Amino acid sequence: MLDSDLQNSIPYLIARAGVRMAQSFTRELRKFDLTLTEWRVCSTLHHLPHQRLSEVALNTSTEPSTLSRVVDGLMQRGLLLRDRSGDDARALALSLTREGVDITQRLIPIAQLYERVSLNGFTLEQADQLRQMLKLLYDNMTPLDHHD
Amino acid sequence: MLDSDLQNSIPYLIARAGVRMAQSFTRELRKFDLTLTEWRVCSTLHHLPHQRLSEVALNTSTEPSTLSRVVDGLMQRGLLLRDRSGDDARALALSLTREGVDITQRLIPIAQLYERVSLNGFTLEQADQLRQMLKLLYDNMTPLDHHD
DNA sequence: AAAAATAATATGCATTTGCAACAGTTTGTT
DNA sequence: AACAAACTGTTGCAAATGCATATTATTTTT
Repeated sequence: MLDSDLQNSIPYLIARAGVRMAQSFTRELRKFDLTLTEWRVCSTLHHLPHQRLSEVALNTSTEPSTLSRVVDGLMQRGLLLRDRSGDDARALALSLTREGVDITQRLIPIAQLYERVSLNGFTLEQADQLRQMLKLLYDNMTPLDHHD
Repeated sequence: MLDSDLQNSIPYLIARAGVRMAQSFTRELRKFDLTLTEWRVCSTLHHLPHQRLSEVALNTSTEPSTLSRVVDGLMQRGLLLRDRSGDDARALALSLTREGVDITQRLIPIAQLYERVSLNGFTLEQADQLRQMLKLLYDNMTPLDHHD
């Protein structure tokens, strides 16, 4: 009884879906010589440029230390610009280069394909409900996100 | 437009929710000196003993090579039994030891807490819908799960 | 204005992971 | 029976990650 709950539990089902999605898309990204984390970074910077490292860390659920190295790699490959921010000389201002924008835009249709395939059999309402639920769920986890 | 889609896309939202959940629960597991992967292994074997390695791999979305080592570690810690299956001398028959069952059962209430917290604000129907959606979504990804 | 406290990012190190290549076992074919 | 093909799990190796700690820059305190 407790048993079957585990296999039906939300954490389990989310992890399972997330891992499978991540693994599949990671293979896609190999053709572009990109890591999933690198793709997330490009994706969020395409959405909103001039973020600082800590902001990107939050938006991509990645450790700052990991991110520091990922940013370094992307910069050396010419996909990213790393300037110091004007308002706070400690902070970075990260943006995509022209080339970074290009590769991101070439990947967007593929990401959309994955979205469509994953939502096969969903009505538009259901897809929207799922989005809302995932956002609520994410917010619900905030108090448990103890960095102590 | 394409932009905002990315931040609202299912792969993004699932990954985000999954990563946050995983990170939080991983911290919980540290008190038990367990990895998230190790917990998944214990969890599925608690649910259904005598699985072979490849079955556990499927049920936990873990690479067989990774799993081989994880199983090895759990075995050396006395949480797992690794016998050869009778019918097929290649296959393993994995099960939890008494101690493995114990630690799993001590973790179940914590997993349930995470479940409850993550579903805060959901009706029972919504929670069930979410479960169904996550299962469908997982199945939808099967064709994209190309191991070539 | 110097010293202490805080903040943002970087780095050292150990662990985890995935891919590729491998060894042993079974199945199917001739 | 013997060989080939497919399957099951393991190991070598390199890349990615997280935690703890260091480094550099800024703010606050005295």
